[in-house]
Amino acid sequence: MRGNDCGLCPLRSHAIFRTCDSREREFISRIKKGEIEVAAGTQILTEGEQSNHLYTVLSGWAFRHKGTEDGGMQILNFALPGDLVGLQSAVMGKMEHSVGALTKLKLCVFDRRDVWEIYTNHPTLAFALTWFAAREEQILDQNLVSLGQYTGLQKITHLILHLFDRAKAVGLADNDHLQVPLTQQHLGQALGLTNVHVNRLLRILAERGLIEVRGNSFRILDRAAAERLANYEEPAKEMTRPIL
Amino acid sequence: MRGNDCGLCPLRSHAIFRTCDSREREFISRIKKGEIEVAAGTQILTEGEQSNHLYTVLSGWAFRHKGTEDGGMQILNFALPGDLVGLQSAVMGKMEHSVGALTKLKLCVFDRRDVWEIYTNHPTLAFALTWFAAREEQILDQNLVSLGQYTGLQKITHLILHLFDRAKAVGLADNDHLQVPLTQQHLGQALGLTNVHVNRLLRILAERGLIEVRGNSFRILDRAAAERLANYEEPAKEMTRPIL
DNA sequence: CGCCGAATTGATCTTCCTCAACATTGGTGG
DNA sequence: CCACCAATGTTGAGGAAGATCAATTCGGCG
Repeated sequence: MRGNDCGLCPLRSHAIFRTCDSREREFISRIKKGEIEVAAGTQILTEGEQSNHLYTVLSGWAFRHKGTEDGGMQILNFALPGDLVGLQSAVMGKMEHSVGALTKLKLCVFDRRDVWEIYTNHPTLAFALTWFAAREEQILDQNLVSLGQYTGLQKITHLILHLFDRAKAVGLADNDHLQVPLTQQHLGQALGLTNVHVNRLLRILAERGLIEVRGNSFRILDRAAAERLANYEEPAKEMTRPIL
Repeated sequence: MRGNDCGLCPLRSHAIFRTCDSREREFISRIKKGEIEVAAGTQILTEGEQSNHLYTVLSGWAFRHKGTEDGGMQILNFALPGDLVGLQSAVMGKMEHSVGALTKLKLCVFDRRDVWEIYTNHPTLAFALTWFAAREEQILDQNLVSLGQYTGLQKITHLILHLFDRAKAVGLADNDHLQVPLTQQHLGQALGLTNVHVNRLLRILAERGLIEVRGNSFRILDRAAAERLANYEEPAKEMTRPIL
């Protein structure tokens, strides 16, 4: 486990993340409980439980999900480096969803009981917490449009472009290629489609020369056509975003 | 337009809303820009625009939605008395969704530029803003599960129970009956179903003696069976919730 | 080599959509 | 008060997207 000096945090070197002054960095370092590393497949947070921790993803991919009675599950969203998970339970008391590790994960650990001090002493960070929640809401809104209004082909294309852009923003994708730790089953669980159908749709996307998925990698073959198909627009480059 | 003394706000007399101390109430009264009333059908906030206002719904029903290329729209969520709309744009800068009035609406108006002062001087209220965002996220999560995993019958049942419970929490529903300003088309747009299909599903629900929808009113005929069908659980009674 | 999870393919079935007609309702102006 | 109109709701027939069930096949990996 490394030291707690957030000034050394490799994430903060990314231009996309907002720099914060020494007072804030010192405060974060103080309330940071350490770093942990968990294996792929680990359940970090569990629906129904009350977690005392929240985490910033330092490296790796995680996913938020909810189970259904019949053993199925819906993937709600993904978490990439820089994203914060567990805020909902810190604010509302109980987890209404689970968070799992898609890959080996490095996490920065915070304690729920320190959240209040953020609000009393660090308005900029408090605002950042609201920002995180609002951003999650935006993504969920878009997902809802996708699940409610799009065809299967559009849903898959939309999800892939979305993940691609988020990954690229934190330096995980090059121009048209991305390593993603997702199975076709995962795509299906995120989109409300069966793995069988996902497989057939991916074939169509490849045949049409839009996107190629092989094993654990996406390749965007014709970005413009894909965007048109999925009614997707590349998000404006964020100025900077907060990080905890 | 009434005066700005939030101590007189009829909403705050509901037991469900958290009381706040005089300092906070005075502050809210100060940043409150007044009350407005808009007719049913009015678009309060519009996708793509940058709004300078956020609103607390004092009375009436509103809905958040996003349009699609082909003229369709997805309803993302509804807003009832006590709910806050426009927070996303206050935090992120631009509206990524629209908000419309389902009924005549009374709104309490706030200015986006006063939000920062909430964070610097009123940690309790700042926390409340994060709470609002986190609660919206919870609802969206549940909606995603519904759209992704449930059958049409389950989706409709789930939505009706959800709306019923939210309305009841603010005193708008009696034991099994609720006046709702929704057309079958609205239900379809919230669930990603056509109005034709919604109509048929509602018929089935009535035939099975679960829920009866006539004109603008829902009647829950067999709550237990409906909950079982939709995999829905009545939310624990909230202690109190914030209000702005 | 052999095993296991994931991917792939085919055949069939269900849910929901589309298109189209018609009925009902509530509101508005004569 | 009635006649008309537009919006909403209702019903039918046929089609398409996606689910289900069931085999294979592929790709690492011990």
